[in-house]
Parts: sequence; structure tokens; C-alpha cells
Amino acid sequence: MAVLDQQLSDALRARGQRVTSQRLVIHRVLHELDAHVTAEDVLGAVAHRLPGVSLPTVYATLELLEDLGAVRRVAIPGGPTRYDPRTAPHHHLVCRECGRAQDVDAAVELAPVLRAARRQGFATQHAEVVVAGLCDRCS
Amino acid sequence: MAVLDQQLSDALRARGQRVTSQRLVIHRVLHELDAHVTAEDVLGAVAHRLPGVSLPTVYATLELLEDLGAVRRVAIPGGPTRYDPRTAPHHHLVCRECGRAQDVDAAVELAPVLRAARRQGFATQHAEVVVAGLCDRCS
DNA sequence: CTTTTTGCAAATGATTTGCATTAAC
DNA sequence: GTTAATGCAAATCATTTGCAAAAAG
Repeated sequence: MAVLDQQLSDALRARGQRVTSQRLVIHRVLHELDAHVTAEDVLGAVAHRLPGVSLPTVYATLELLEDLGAVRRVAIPGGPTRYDPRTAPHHHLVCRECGRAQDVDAAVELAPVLRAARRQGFATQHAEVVVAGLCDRCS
Repeated sequence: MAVLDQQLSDALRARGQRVTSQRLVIHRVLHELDAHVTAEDVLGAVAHRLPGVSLPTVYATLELLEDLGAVRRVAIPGGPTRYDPRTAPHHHLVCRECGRAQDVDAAVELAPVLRAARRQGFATQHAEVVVAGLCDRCS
């Protein structure tokens, strides 16, 4: 844990931003949960360690962590955004029924798409495969 | 146009649902626009041909058309859902700045991901590559 | 001490729901 | 005539904003 805290603290100081307990705890909890969580989920998970935390702070912190590259946003059609603490490249399965997201690991050659994207004047920041369907529980 | 109307009418009758002017016009307009439009965009585009159409009807119709496979939902992080009338397989570039979505055509071997998905008990309905970044206008 | 961050309340934006009316069949 | 679909108003859900108080550096 201490390592995580250290990394975040360093990243914040490097940007001239403040190291607050909210930021440290939310960052830790995201990695402890290691799941695709909603802002509400995060609030629930940190509430006992940060009495009085608010949703606006959770949202602000998630956005900050996204800018730092510490979490990735996963857009869910017809559901709340989910945040993924896994930074290594991987793909997603999104359930149309319950809105849950799960990881899939598989090697995919994305280079052709990235090349086509660049040709269209698009500056790529991230690329992944998104699979929509029904998860084991819902199908 | 008549062909489109015919296809939709047949699909609706096959499901015992009614053929209404709202459904026909929204379906037509989606294909005429041939873009990644929001529900509001659709409302604006059909308003003159369907005086008094309402947003709830637009949403209901878009959901129906999605069930029929006539449009595909594109989830935009931090923005309204967009609807894509292109049914042939292709991929998407989503701008983090303005939320616009554009198509990319490129051959990608998704089979490994689909296999892995099935292995995880996931029933795939659709798969595509989603590229996040900045579009030509915004970068 | 100065400036950023937080919490709270309220606002906003997107989408859905309830219900009476209208239009398909 | 029956039943599904529509329009309207209101509700709900996710997320953001404004601002005064608290905390970090």
C-alpha cells in the first residue's frame, strides 16, 4: 500500500497539487477492489475510512486519477460510468442486461485501426476491444 | 426509401408490433443522416415531418430499432448516447474533447477475444474496437 | 498566510415512467 | 372495438457547479 501512496503523492507533487487523505484512500480502495466500479461503489467503499466524504469529491478524484493514468473510464451504454484500476492493456466484456464489465485478456492486433485513425487525423490516446452481450449470470 | 419502410414494416409485423409514422420517419431519418446522432439530434431532424413528436417516443423508437438490429448504440464517456445506423461491422473513434464519434474501417482479427469471452461464459452479441483520443478538430 | 480541496445544496443533463388520449389493426 | 403507441408532465439517475468552510503547503 505504501508504494501506491508514494506513487500518487509523487505524481501529485509533480503537478503542484495537494496530497489529501481523500485522494490517497480513494486511490488505495480502487486498487483493493480491483473491479470495474461506479462512483457510488467507490463512495460506499471509502465511507467508513473517510467519514463525510461526498460524491462530488469522489467524482473529482476519479477524474484526477484518470488524468494521471491511474484509472480508466469505461463507458456503459445505459448505465453509470465505471472505473477500471487495471492499467495494463486489456479488453472488456460489457453485459447489456446488468451493466457489469469484466476484463478479457487476448492478444489483438490493433495496429491497422490505429493507423487508419491517424490517417483520419485522430490523435489516439487509448484503444481496446469492447464486447457487448450477456454475462454468464444474465444469459 | 420505400425499401427501408418495407423492411421495418415487415420486421414490426413479424413481432406483432404496430407500424406508426413515428417509427417509419425516425428510421428513415437515421439512415438519411447517416451519422452518430443523439436522441436530441433525432428529435430535431424529425420535428418538421412529425409535428408534436416527443423525446420519450424518440427514445422508445431508438430502443426498438436497436432490438431490431437497425441501429447500434455507441456509449460516449461523459456525453449522451449516440446511435449509429451503419450495421456493417466497423470500429469507432471517440473524441474525449467534443464527444463526437466517427467510423474507422480496418480489418481486425477479433476471434481471439470472442473465444476468450465465450470461455468466460459470456454470450457475445457484438464486438468492435473503440479508440479514444482527440479528433482532428479538437487536437 | 495563501491557495487548493472539500462538503453541502442546488443545478443540470439525459433518460425513464405514469397515465390519459390517440391511432393501429 | 381492443390494444398498443404516443404525448405530456413529472420523476429519476448520473454528474456537475457554486460557494463558504476546512485543510495543505
